[in-house]
Amino acid sequence: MKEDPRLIATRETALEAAQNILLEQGVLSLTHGAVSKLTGISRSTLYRHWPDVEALRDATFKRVSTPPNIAPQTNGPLRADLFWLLSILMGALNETPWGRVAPQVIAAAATDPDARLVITDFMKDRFAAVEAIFDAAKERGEIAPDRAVQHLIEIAISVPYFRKLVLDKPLNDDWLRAHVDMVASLAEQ
Amino acid sequence: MKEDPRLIATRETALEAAQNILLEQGVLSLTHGAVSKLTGISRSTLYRHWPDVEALRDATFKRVSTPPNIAPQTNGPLRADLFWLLSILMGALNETPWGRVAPQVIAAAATDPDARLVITDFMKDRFAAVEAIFDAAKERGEIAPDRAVQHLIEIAISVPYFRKLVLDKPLNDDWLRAHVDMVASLAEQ
DNA sequence: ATTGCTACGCAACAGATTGTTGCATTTCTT
DNA sequence: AAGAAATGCAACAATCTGTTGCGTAGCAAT
Repeated sequence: MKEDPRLIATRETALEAAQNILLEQGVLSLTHGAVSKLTGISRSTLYRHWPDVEALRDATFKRVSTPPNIAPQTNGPLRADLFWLLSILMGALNETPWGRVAPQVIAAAATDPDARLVITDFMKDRFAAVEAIFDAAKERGEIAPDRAVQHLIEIAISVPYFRKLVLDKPLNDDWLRAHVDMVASLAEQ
Repeated sequence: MKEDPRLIATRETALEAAQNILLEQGVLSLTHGAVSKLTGISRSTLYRHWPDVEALRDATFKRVSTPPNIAPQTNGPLRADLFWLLSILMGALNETPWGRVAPQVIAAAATDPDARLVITDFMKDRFAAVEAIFDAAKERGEIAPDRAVQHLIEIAISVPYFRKLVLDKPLNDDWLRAHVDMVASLAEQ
């Protein structure tokens, strides 16, 4: 009843290679053939694991995206919490493959529901983390309890991600501090 | 010395078809063969125009993106100008192919300098338009003349584009009004 | 350790696709 | 009307995707 260790081994090595291909050459080059060449795993085996390219792409997307499931720090003050969280998120974007793969998944999401789901899940997770921070700030009385925060959350998340993923501009601490300052000052109004 | 009308005709019909393919089936399906099937233009001719798939993709990207070169309305008040401009931009995103193609170009930009350039140009244009609006607001004395607006511009642009292109959420007038309100209130601080 | 099951690699295969080329035809320009 | 140039066609090699059958090797359970 246990899972055959060969299955696991093949899956792991294949997907890791797939991830690298995705990073270095883009979605268009992510094929069974390419993975086979890179790993030595035979094409037929790869096809048995993922019946077509779309399945292979989806599996790779999913593997790369796996949300760290951030448990945000909510001790306050608001600015500190936000800065901390966004630092983590942006750090992940800079230091893990996800930063370079995300645009590919976003593009795929236009025609591929599985890819869309990966993005949606990912973003939902981020939004929830920021929301938790705002909620905590409300509890502490830092911001008005009836302050509508949906839009603030959207700003907090969208701007840095857009800056990195679309504009391809750097995200250093100074910039991030200024950004957090904007969001917090809106919240405190 | 005049350009052969056949060249123009082929180029136009081909790229229009290419654009549709890009829209409906994604970058992966945008090939000389697909365009040929859709237009009746022979593959050899297409290859003479664009020597490989990358060239074809780039040409399609460029064609679809062509920035309308927005001349923003700067009569004031700030909120009205911003709302007007963003309405136009978001309308374009909803009603033209660009809204659905942009993610594909963004993804391609990761590995393709030409695609990167398309995005950069496009965004530069948008940033400039918003900047003009802020400058006019300064001249009218609506906001402090020494107010640093770079970050505000970034927020104004990033959030709606991110919402549409990445989150795939609707951009109606109510949402946009709330967004403009945020940005303007930051500017007025 | 033996038995049965299952994953793997190999090789061959069909079909589709990319990109190239030579030649005839058509259509522009001057 | 004549030369230049673009197109269409057809054939082509090379590659790629996806499938299949078969032999081998590794795993689990008794």
